[in-house]
Amino acid sequence: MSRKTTATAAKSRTGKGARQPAADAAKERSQPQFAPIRTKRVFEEICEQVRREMATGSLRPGDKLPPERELAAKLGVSRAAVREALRSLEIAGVVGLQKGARGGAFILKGDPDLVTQSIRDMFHLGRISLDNLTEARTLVMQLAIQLACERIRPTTLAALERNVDQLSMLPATGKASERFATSAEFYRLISQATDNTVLQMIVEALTEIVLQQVVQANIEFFPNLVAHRRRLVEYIASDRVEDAKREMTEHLQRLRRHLMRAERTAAESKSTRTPAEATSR
Amino acid sequence: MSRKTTATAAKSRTGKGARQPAADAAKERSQPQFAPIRTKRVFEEICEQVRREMATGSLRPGDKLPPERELAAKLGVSRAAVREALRSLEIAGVVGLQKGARGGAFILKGDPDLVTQSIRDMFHLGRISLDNLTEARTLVMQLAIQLACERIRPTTLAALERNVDQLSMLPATGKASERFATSAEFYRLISQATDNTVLQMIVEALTEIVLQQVVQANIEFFPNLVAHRRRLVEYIASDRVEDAKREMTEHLQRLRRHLMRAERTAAESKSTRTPAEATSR
DNA sequence: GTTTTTATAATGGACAGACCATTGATGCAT
DNA sequence: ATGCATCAATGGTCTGTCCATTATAAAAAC
Repeated sequence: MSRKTTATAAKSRTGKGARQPAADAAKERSQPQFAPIRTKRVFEEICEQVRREMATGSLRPGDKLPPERELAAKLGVSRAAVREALRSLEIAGVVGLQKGARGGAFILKGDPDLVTQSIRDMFHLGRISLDNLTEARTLVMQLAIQLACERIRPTTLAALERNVDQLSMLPATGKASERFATSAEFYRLISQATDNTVLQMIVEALTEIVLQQVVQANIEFFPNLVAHRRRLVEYIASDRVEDAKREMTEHLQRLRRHLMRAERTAAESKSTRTPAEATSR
Repeated sequence: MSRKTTATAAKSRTGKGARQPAADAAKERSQPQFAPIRTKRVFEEICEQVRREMATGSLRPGDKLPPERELAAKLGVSRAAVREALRSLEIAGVVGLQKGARGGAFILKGDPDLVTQSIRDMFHLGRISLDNLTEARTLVMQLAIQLACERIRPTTLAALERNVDQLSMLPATGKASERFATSAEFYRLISQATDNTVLQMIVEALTEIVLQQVVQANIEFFPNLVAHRRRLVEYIASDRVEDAKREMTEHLQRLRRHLMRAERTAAESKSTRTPAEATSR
């Protein structure tokens, strides 16, 4: 806890930086270090406590945290602070909140989408370049293909073939969103074949972000996309690792060039922008 | 906005599921779909608005959002709701909050640590196995080594050599945390040499989590670790890609076996555990 | 005139107390 | 048994208040 714990004495404990009686002053004097200017906020400390119990195994998926009110009382903080902490953990995919009687905060197993989300954010905010993103995707897919060749199972292989069939019948209607979904599924199946959840998540993240760009850039449909995918699946099926890697890499590099060109032209067209200080509409 | 916007009419707008006058009822009748049972919470809608403006480029790093009070008024919601939204965005690394006059919520460039954080959470919560984690690390490092061989610059190479020197003088004192830091730095330098931020983040994430496990498992110090690293750096310096990849892979696989063995013995010792319903201490 | 000090206002951080909506359980009536 | 009404637990939200921190402006000191 490290806080007062007296629960009723929840007054005047916000800043803790100045005007403190004896105990705290002594505690601060015992650390002549200068480093941590950063005053931790209440909700952060709560989050850390939960994460600690998670790492040591005291808290496991399915466990329930005490209700907000109770937790607030136990920690000697306001319910709002507890809520902000729970909000953080929820956003982090660590807990899920359920309303109603018998509701509460339950420990989850984490959320793979978060990896995608955070990488996407960094991409949108300019910390990650399209060039780096597509390159990384090309490289990671080489790994995925390699493992997939070794480990793919008949059912997944069949699903891949079905997926390509589905794609082959799609261009007639020509919906971009459907192509998106089908392609995403294709890569997801390959990543599943690797039998490695970490690789799956990485592939998923990179694929989704790049594909989103493909849709936005309105890239013309590759006429030989179906043929490419068929070859790829065939190579995987017959365990021709090097052929499969080459097929995949060539395709992704071609897509990469397309995207980079699209980005260049897009940058040229809208060279100006509204100045912002956004009040959100 | 999609909400009332009248700002003063912030009453009775919590549930929105029942007891709505005319306009909303008509809007709902126009969508005979059944899907979205999930009633979105206020703060989620606020987050989405911000993210939308981010993706379209209306909000860019450095821009400032309106102060909490103003934002609450504009959106016709309470300040607490706005705070929860900002909290979410802050946790997501999208905004940073600054106190004081001229403070506020500023758009950031995202936080690479989030990738590490989310993967770590999933690992701790059992969604990712140590086996998958170490395998992925082995594979990804192959990519990193490959790119590093091609792209490393003299300064980074020198830093790598210095890092190994530092490591060679460390075992005398024998602090585990220092070994951790030095090793983490070693891998960070290699990943930096790839000149690919995405790969950097992935390597950083996997390395940190695995290294943390190494510390906890109290693995005995590899007596030939320094020799291994020297060889590796030498291979990178002389662009012997295959040798470097082999050197790296062999080391990581050996470490992997050690960790897996440690995990097995740890599981055997503590087969029981406290039943939880954790009240956090 | 310049520097230092002191107020002031803006803004995030935290708290208290309240009300509503949802949900599961419990008991009553059919 | 089945269905319905009631109730209590719990998250979601609102309102209002106060505190701590910070930059800027005003005032005082030099």
